[in-house]
Amino acid sequence: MQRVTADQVAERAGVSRSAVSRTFTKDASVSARTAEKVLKAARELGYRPNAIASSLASGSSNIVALITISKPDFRRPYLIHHLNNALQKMGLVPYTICVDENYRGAETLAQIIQMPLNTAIVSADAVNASDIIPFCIHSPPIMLNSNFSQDERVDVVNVDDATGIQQMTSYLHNRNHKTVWLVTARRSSSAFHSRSVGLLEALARSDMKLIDKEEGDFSYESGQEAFDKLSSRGPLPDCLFCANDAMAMGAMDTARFVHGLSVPKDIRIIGFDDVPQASWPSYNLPTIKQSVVDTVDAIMEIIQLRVAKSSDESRITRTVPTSFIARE
Amino acid sequence: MQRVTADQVAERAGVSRSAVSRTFTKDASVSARTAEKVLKAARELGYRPNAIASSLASGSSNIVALITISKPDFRRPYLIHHLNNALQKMGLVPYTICVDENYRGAETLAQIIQMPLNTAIVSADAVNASDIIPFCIHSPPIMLNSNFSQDERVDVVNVDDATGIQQMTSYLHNRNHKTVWLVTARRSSSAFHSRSVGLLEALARSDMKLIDKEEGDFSYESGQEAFDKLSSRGPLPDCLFCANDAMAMGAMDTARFVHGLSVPKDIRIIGFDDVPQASWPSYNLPTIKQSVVDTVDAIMEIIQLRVAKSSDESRITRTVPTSFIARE
DNA sequence: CCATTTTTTGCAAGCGCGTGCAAAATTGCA
DNA sequence: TGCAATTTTGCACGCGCTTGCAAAAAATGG
Repeated sequence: MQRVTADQVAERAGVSRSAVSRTFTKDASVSARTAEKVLKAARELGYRPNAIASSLASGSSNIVALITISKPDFRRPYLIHHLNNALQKMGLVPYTICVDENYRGAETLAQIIQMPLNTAIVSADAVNASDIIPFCIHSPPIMLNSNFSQDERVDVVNVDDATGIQQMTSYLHNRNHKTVWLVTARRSSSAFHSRSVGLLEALARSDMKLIDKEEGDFSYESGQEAFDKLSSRGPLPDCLFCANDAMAMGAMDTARFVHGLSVPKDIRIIGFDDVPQASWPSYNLPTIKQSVVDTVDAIMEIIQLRVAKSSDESRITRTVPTSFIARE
Repeated sequence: MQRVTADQVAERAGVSRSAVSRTFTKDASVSARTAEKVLKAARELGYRPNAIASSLASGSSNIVALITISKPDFRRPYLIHHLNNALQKMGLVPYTICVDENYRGAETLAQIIQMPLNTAIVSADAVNASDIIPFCIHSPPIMLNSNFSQDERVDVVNVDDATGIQQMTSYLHNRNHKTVWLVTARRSSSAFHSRSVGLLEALARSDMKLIDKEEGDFSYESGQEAFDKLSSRGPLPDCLFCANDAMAMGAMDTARFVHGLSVPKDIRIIGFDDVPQASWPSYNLPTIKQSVVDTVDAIMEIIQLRVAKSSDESRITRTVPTSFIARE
């Protein structure tokens, strides 16, 4: 434990404890001379302000909850990781909370979130804004990919899935592809709407036709199963679109190794996300890229806006782009 | 913010604030009748103890830092994730801290760790025990895979790499493999010793010979590069051992798609970790499995021991096993 | 039924720090 | 040099909770 307190530093520096507190507080009024004395004493004693006490005293909090779903590879890989780093760099304390299928609303979360939060970043469809809002004492929660109608009291970062999907269908159209299979996200997820429904709309605009579809759960295995089921029900289409890369890779492996098909000759399989593996030559998976970096940037921008201006501003929204990567 | 405090609950329940505190503290002395009154009032008011204040008052902390390296796929995938869940289930608050190449010792970490920790779980070779110990107020830090000589004041969870490697070399030996390439971990990492050096010892015990080696950094790309370099320098050996799966997959892809080789016919490539992708048919990668679950179990066991007994007990050590998975 | 033991309760003093306020020190300007 | 304006400083209270201690209540037993 860091047992050295501000009092000890104050004594050693020959100043009051307030002075110590002030030298460690941004834009507080301390003379350069005092600050120097304090800093010196602090260095000699190895003092570091105790964030817990500070938080309690000031009524603020630098803790940011990252609320995500349990299966890390089901959502965007590395999102949490990059967020973690970015928040830390801002002096905020990221605190990752995973909710799983057992998530039963506010109660569960309240059990886990035992501390006042600066804000929260929510990347879990199942979580309602109202479950989180009470804990965020500085800024409203930031909800990711919540294309559903949402509480007005939250900030939102959305992904413009539609553009990437449009690019993809144009590409397929130009290649003279006519028929499509689809492996969707879970019906309850926001990705179901933005990706699967988005695809249907895009198809409607071209002369391509959806032949059949299956619901997946974003896992590699569900991609495998989906391909099996789809191919047991009818002839091969020109292409298969999966709502994320993991399922696309599962489908591709099953197409190749179980059904002996050649990809993309016999069927073109397309994913969504552009995870690192998508570019590996074993898969060389065409996909719709959504940049984790863009998302993190958007989030950090919102946080900085909330820090700068008073938080009475109304909802802040950001949309990050997508683009189709053909991988010829 | 959760503005309802213990005082308000106390007033409503017609008891003292101590009573409220005690009903929310494990094995504190409260009568059932009082507890009930308090619980009722708390429910009605939506009260939840403020962990920050509690922590400050009790001088304890339920925060556990997970200190890991920056590149999430370089270390064991999902370790952090599983730890997160396990700790949360115990009522502890996991706090992930990534240190990267810029890590410059204690100062950096001290900047990040701004709060007293219950304990820390360190999965980053670069971090010294002495950088962490001062922050852990309840239990000593738990160092993972630190096969180096270590500070005696920490607990340790090691992986028994040697056994898996021994199994693998036996297998290769039985297959009549004689010659080996090696892609090591970074020389500075603990895995360099346990895996690469371990392999050398195992080879020495059989009649196999190390032909050539390259140093990698655990990334897929470094596996690709390593294979290129190795194959530019001499004839193909019977097999290639990589210090983790990611590099093995990189090597395999380059072997197949750049050098037109057939794996495992022309060369057998073996990894380490058993990540999910290793079992995907595109790779079907023989590997030495180390179970993340085993590691998490070992860690949680140590934590529980430290909670139960007084922490004056000397170093606790656990070793988790490995095993070779041939994937015929 | 009372004396004794055990359990429960409330009091009050902190935990380490932030911050409003008024006093002290410094500065500016005539 | 003298006085007002400004900055710096220290005091002291409080953030929401835990906990040792002593008093009150309940339980025990003869």
